[in-house]
Amino acid sequence: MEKFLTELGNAVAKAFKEAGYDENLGKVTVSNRPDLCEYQCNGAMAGAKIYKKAPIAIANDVCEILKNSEAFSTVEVCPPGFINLNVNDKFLADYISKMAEADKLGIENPKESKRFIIDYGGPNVAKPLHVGHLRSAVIGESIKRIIRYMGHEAIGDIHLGDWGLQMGLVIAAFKEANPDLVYFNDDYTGDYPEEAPFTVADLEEIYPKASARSKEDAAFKDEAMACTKKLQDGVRGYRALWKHIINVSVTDLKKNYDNLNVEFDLWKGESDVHDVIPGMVKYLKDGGYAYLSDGALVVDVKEETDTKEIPPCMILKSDGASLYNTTDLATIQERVKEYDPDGIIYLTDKRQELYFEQVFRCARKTGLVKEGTKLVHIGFGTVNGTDGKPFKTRDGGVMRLEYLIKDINDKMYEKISTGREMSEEEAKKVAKMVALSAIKYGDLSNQASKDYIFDTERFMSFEGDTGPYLLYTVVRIKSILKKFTENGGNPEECRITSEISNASHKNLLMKLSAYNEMMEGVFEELAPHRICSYLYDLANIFNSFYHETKILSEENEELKKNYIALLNLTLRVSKDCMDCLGFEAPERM
RNA sequence: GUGUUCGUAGCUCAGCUGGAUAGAGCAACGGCCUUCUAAGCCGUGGGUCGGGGGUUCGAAUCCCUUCGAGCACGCCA
Repeated sequence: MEKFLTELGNAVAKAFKEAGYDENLGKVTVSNRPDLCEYQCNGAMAGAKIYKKAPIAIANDVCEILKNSEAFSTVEVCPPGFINLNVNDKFLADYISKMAEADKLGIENPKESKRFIIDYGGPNVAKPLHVGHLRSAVIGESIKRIIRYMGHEAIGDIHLGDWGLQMGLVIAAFKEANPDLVYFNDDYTGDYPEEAPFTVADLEEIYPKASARSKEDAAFKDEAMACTKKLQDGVRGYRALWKHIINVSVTDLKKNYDNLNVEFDLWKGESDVHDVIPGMVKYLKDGGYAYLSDGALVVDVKEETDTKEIPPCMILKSDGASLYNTTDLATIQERVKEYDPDGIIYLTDKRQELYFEQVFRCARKTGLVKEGTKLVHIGFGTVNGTDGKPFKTRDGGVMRLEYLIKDINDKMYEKISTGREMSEEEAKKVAKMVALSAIKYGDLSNQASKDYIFDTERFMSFEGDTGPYLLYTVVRIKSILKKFTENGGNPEECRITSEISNASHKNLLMKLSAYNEMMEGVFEELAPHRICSYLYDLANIFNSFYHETKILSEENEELKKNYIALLNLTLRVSKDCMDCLGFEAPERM
């Protein structure tokens, strides 16, 4: 379905053309002066220079023709040359009516569906998730959903950190405490136990201790490195133990991501490309791309247009060991081979921007990806506490994501269960849904690239620009529709008519008419925060309408059905927005 | 040092790729519930868009400069 602004623009463009001007000047935008008009066109001012004519004269020429257009109820010229437009009620209502009937609320499927891999999450096994993992998960999940909603294919890959020294540290520490286990017996040839010899809780204790110790105890660090080497060389017992670590960890991670309504299609990790690294390195060498510099193998990625010095992309360390870059490049190669994606989107901390620029350039230059393949890095800012500094626990430690979520769930439960008639079970379920909206909306409503302040109290508030407020609005709509159904009506049979009863009614229609345009912009820019602001506007406009309009007690049956259809459409739009953000509204709250 | 992001109301943030009088929310103040969820709605006050220059009919937005903050800059991830 054509975008509403484009339809209006077409009418204006036609008038420009008929008046003898360039039709491209006829672009229409939503008015920034709602007190003067609903839509505006500024093309006359842009045209003044081209035609060496006063903008107001051009505007007047266009205006004369435009007055006959069925799209607008009034057309006015304002100095120095604004063309102020009010849309015709029927024209608007007809558009909304078509939108309600259209597939996917008027959003067209792309001519050709593209395939994207979204690399987000990025947790390390054996290490609990902390607040820093929140953004990657929440934003990545939203982007995945947006891409799918727009009719493309999105494959979410968690990209586990399951390979480096961290694994060696855990194994070394575990070995020291349990030296007699079969895993460490090199002569053992039988099967290894299926049950892991430790729990998540054990792992969570082992890792930080081992990590801290390695910084002081050189011998221990050497041992950890030896363990890493043995693991990477494929020593059976070490591999078996490592698999236990992965399994135990992944089970726990799944639970945590489930709580956030975040779901990955692939649970691949750095380890998955270990075996293909030598081949890739050889490819880079044979192609003449990689050379030795200070003992390390690097690929130059400088470009002439650079305003800054871009260091070469390092492929192997001077001791021949692989590093982050190596696994990422190998992962790109594998992804291309297995999925042939049109694009790969990475979500990490924005501090890795330069790093990804290097990797992307390297991948393009060396032909690891095809020419047109999009490689995008979405760098996000830091989650800060209310003091403006990186989020910490009271005692200054790293805040575990699990505790943070639990804390918000509990507080929300308390809020919901007081003064409301609801079973404990329902209250818990509702609290969880509302809490999730608070967390996700709090995060997503900020631009991804910016740091933001995680203010639990503010995010959980039912007032203002928050997730709970949006949920509340949707619940209101649901409640009315439910009553309508209970009284024998069927919302699905109600249709939008061309009657518009007041200004807030029209405002609501205008906001709804901008839906497909908004979503397309969100997809182009991969900017979920724009959905947030649209949704918030929509909720405000709806609430205004709601207060001005009696719906169920409306005596004119036809008008009432018109209202119900409008509510139903507002609900559908809100639901789809929320779904793209990754949360949903309960039936009541 | 080089590069990069940013600086908008007391606080937290928008500002759609240059338009008319810079917008929300919180906080403050004043109204609106026998009526579909008042967890709501309506209204008031609050700003030299860090400073200075420039381009333009027109700048928070583009360019330069300056001050201030964050971040990154070859063997970490």
